[in-house]
Amino acid sequence: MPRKTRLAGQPEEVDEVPKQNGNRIPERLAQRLPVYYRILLELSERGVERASSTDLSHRIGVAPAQLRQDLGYFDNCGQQGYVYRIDDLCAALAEILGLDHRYKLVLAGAGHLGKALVNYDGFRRRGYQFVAVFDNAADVIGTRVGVLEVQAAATLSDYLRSHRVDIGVLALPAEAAQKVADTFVEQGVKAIWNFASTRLLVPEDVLVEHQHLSDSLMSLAFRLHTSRSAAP
Amino acid sequence: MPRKTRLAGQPEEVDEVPKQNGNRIPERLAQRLPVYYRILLELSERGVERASSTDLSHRIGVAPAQLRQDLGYFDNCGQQGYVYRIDDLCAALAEILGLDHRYKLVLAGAGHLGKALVNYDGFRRRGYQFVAVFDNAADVIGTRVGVLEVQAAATLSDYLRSHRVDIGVLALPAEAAQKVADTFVEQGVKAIWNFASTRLLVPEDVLVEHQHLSDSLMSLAFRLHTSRSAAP
DNA sequence: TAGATTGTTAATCGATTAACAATC
DNA sequence: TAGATTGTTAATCGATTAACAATC
Repeated sequence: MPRKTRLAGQPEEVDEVPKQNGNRIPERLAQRLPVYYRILLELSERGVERASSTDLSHRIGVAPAQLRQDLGYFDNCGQQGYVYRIDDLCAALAEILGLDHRYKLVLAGAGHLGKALVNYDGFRRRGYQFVAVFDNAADVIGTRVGVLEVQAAATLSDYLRSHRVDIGVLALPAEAAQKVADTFVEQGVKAIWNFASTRLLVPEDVLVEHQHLSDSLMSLAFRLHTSRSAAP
Repeated sequence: MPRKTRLAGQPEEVDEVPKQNGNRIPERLAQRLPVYYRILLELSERGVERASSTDLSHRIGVAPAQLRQDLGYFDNCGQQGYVYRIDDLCAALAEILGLDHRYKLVLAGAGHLGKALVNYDGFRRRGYQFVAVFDNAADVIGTRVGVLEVQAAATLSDYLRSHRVDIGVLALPAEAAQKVADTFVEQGVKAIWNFASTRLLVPEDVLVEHQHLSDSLMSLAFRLHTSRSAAP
């Protein structure tokens, strides 16, 4: 293969460049992928068939070079010389994101936020299904959240032993979060979506996605505060 | 002004190094500050008086060098040679984050999520107060969310003209988000907390904090998916 | 083919980490 | 003082952007 520029020195042969998806996906890219998918799906539904990286990048809000670089991590995303085909990209991203899978979620904490999560239709449509809800307040246990009956927190461990669960969702006070997280981890749940305002200590093969609403709001207020002190 | 790096033996006097907070705060630091504050406040309440950067960094989950670097952006955070004093740090961070201010929030979208946000006590305790709620569904207008009565979305603009509002909160379907955001912007609101799954186009002096729950969950599921395909 | 677009390498930019002088 | 710790500069690392060869 003619590959490579290979200036002065390094006479060595680069015998293979497999490119396959063993390449590490940057953290930031993992966050952009859902956005890519959302916008591409929208275009597809509107019947758009093709779009250039420049066009797409405007709609998505990233630089054209970044879009091309990002898609370069995966196979079946575009072909050199041709403009991108929307449906192909959608299919490739659905595959990459694992959207053909059904993920089973268990909610811990049946407060306002927890109820909002279970009742949000968008999740089920994308294959994320809440299969059980737990809480430790006596007056909440036995009530319904959507179609699910709230179960006693003390029985979470038993439940997990007899049901496959993909993602544990923590929507409860910070004080209780670590303990419940431990239960999820002990029973083999490998992903936790955490809305409690606290850091969780988990083994490194367990994934945690933090969604700290208070921190997010404080960060916004901070930026507002500094922009006001600076500008006017 | 004299500024400048001026290499080649720097015989010149550095007559002043104002250090003052004109330095640009990195985006990522703005996100870490609420975490710093939360943990420091907790330590303060537990009566801890002093802690080293190493100790703090373990509790917070950042590198010691990063903590020192971050605090170096601000005044009154520690003194060379001394260990950090928790109360001083708390006070400095409260000042930096603008926590002595009261922020007035208006919610657009009185669905499950919107209700959860208004009903969450933690916000009010930190000085973030919801002062009005709007929705456009006839059967929701006039109902109560906490102590607030839901008002007709059509009257949002009028409301904003006669009340100072710091932050607009969007908890409504993506299709409606841009229009409501435009209303906020037109009436001078400079910060938007956006839970709708859509990008918002706003003037560059308007701050937007996105909180895309679906994207967050998809990103987590994606990482779970890839870690499963890779490892076992 | 000529023009246009992607894929991919190299350059730039920004953020994190390491190192160490200044300080107590 | 000696030991320990911060503040701050320099080095490293990673992510974004630019450039251009490969391709249609």
